[in-house]
Amino acid sequence: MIKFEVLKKHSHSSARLGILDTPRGKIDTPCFMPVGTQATVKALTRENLESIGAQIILGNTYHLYLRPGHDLIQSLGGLHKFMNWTHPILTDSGGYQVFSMNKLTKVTEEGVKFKSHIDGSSHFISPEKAVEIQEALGADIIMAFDEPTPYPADLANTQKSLSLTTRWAKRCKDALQSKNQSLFGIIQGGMYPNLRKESSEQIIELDFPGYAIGGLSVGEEKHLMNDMTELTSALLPELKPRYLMGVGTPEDLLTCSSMGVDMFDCVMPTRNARNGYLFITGGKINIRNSQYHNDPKPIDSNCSCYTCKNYSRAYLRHLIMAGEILAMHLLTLHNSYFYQNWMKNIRSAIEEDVPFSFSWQETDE
RNA sequence: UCCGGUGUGGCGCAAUGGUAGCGCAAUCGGCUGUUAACCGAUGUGUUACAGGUUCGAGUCCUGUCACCGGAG
Repeated sequence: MIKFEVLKKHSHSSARLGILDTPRGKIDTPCFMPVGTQATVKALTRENLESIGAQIILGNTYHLYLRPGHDLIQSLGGLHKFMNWTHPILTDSGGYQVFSMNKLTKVTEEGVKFKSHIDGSSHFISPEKAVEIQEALGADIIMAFDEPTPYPADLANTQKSLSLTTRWAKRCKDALQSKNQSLFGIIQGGMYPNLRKESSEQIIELDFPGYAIGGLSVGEEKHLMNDMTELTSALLPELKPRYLMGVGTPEDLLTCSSMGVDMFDCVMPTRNARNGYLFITGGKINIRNSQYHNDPKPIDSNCSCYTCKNYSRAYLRHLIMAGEILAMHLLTLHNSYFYQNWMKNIRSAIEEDVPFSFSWQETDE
């Protein structure tokens, strides 16, 4: 099981500095967890992840169940051994895939029927099955099987999805047998403050070792996401970790850390890197743009990642334009480093109890 | 030199005589619990040149030039 300790509270915001202690290591919070859907953080090795300071990564139940299969991974010693990552892992339950691949799925009280995006074969995942798969994978933190509410959604549908998520959370908890895995509950409730409150009360009532805020960053306006996060975060138990699922930009991480969120994950640094979108101090650049074709500077002069210490924008642009596989690696390494460093700066400010003196906006250099 | 073939955006190619398009490249944009090295948008043309036939020619005819193949 995990232990969570709040070391320090920020007097300038609701942020807190914490340590999440898991069977496979400690995690400094607030933290960002790189996404490794298919038992790999795309384009990075274990050594890369360790070198940039990642203390925990994500895996995905849906993807690993379909390929290569949770049974296979279990027979090979579990997900950690399989992918040679000895530090903590959190697996998402597959609930998000029900939401994002809704054309292939059918939701009932019992669970979700879906067709594989790989070969079209039919499958069924229930809350019990999601727990069983995650137990086979062996992650340190596992997630309840939920139904993220789409945006926009009316009050009735949001209520329906919230209630189903609560019933499924209870079933997940009842199904859990493993003693060294911690199951987190997930709050839904869409963009309705009273439903967020209702969901929080129901999920907290079930008593999980950690709580996630789900169903955000699904296309809603930024102020809605912030309002829902702020409201929900404040309702969650003070001494349990709070995980905002799927968020976000560096700005989001700062804003939501200051609302008391402890854990984040997002595909943005990794996916965007592969597509040429690079995070730099205060903004971003698109390395594919022609203006960088002869630019001898590093991606970010303030960055001390391996890529920035060794390669120019001109070279990196050449690599990505030429479709070279090294581009994926070097650019992902930079963005992932940027995110880890960003969280480090957030933690330092809380530690020193000074206001957050840095910011990031999605603007070009 | 003769015979045959081909000349259409940067490149590779389409277009029963009826508004010249497609792929790639290029340029730009998007990406928030990864179906994503992905997706989308946008340029660029005296259709080799000069004539002719036709209501209308990338398309048919004549000539010139260029390139490719075969023969010598």
